[in-house]
Amino acid sequence: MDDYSTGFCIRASRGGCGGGSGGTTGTKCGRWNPTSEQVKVLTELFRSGLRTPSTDQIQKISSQLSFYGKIESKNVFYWFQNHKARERQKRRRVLVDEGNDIVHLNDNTTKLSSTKYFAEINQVSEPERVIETLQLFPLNSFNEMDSEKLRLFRDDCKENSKFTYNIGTEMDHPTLDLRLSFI
Amino acid sequence: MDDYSTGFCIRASRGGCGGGSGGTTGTKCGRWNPTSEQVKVLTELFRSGLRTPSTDQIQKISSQLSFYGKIESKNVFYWFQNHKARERQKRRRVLVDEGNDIVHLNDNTTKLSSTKYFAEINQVSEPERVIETLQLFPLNSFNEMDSEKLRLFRDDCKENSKFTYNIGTEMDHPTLDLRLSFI
DNA sequence: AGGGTATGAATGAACG
DNA sequence: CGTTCATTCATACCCT
Repeated sequence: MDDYSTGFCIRASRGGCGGGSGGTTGTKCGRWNPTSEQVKVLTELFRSGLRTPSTDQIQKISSQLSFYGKIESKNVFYWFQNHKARERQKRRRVLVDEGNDIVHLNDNTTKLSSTKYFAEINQVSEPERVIETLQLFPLNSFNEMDSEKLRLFRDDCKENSKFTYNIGTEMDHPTLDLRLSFI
Repeated sequence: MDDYSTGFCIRASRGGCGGGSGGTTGTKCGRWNPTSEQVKVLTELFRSGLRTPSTDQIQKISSQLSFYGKIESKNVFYWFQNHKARERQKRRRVLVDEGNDIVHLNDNTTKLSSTKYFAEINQVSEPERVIETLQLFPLNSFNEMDSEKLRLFRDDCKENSKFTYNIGTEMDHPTLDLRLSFI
């Protein structure tokens, strides 16, 4: 019952803790459902500095992880793609949010009400250390570091003036121009 | 961890129920709970045609809405993602429900079919007119190594499968040397 | 008191 | 690589 020819079927691992909400978690089998061990290993690899594994690396990782459950090379490939992209996205967003904090306590209610955000932002500093234990393979897959850093600096400080926040001037009611002038 | 949250705690979801631990009591800190004003503005924006705000737009919206309460960029991002997805989902369900007139498989171009619903759910037929006041992203190119790799993996997954994997690497037990010796 | 629903959040897969 | 789509998990809220 668990297994179909297509593989990928049913694994109750994920919902387990939360009460499985509908216990029959498996239901649609279509996409890879990584086991916690697989995620753990992948995360560890990522944390060790691996960001864009080469084809060979992907194959080997996939091979190893297949011990824990069904997995294909493309899953590993996608996992790294997504993880990398989302970490960046997260970092970008957090940075901006952090900047926005200062903006909106400009008025007389100087409250500094948003200091709470700063508590967990320490994660944004990516440990860019690249593993050097990876001696068996050409290291050129890590060249992307440079372009990455450059792109991060591409940070536009454009501050278009076509929209004007009048936040600072009058915050008692935010004006909220629903005519979308601010976007 | 790769937890997205910056202002909220909590985790304990899919992969690791082990690490979830306490705090699952969402009551105090958990997920973003938008105020009615925030929802109102977001809905208005959506109704005005905004479906996929750019990063800049997300930031600006978030900044504006922060007047009404705690909010982060990612909340705005998720809100639009979910709202759009669920609108589509709903429409698709309705179509399947009584969409006997057209049996075609391509459902994402539903705009020409099922004109009957326009009257009832005028929202779903909302034109895509978005106030485009900012379009300033130069498109940058990058290597198409990724898609190439992916193609490789697609081939790989249907061809060799399980056999090729454990040839070079002993698979008796995974060894799982997190010191990355195996990659 | 619990079950159903709406919805925030996450992530695998894929596109451009 | 950034962005988008589809699906699922988790939870707040409401209903009976």
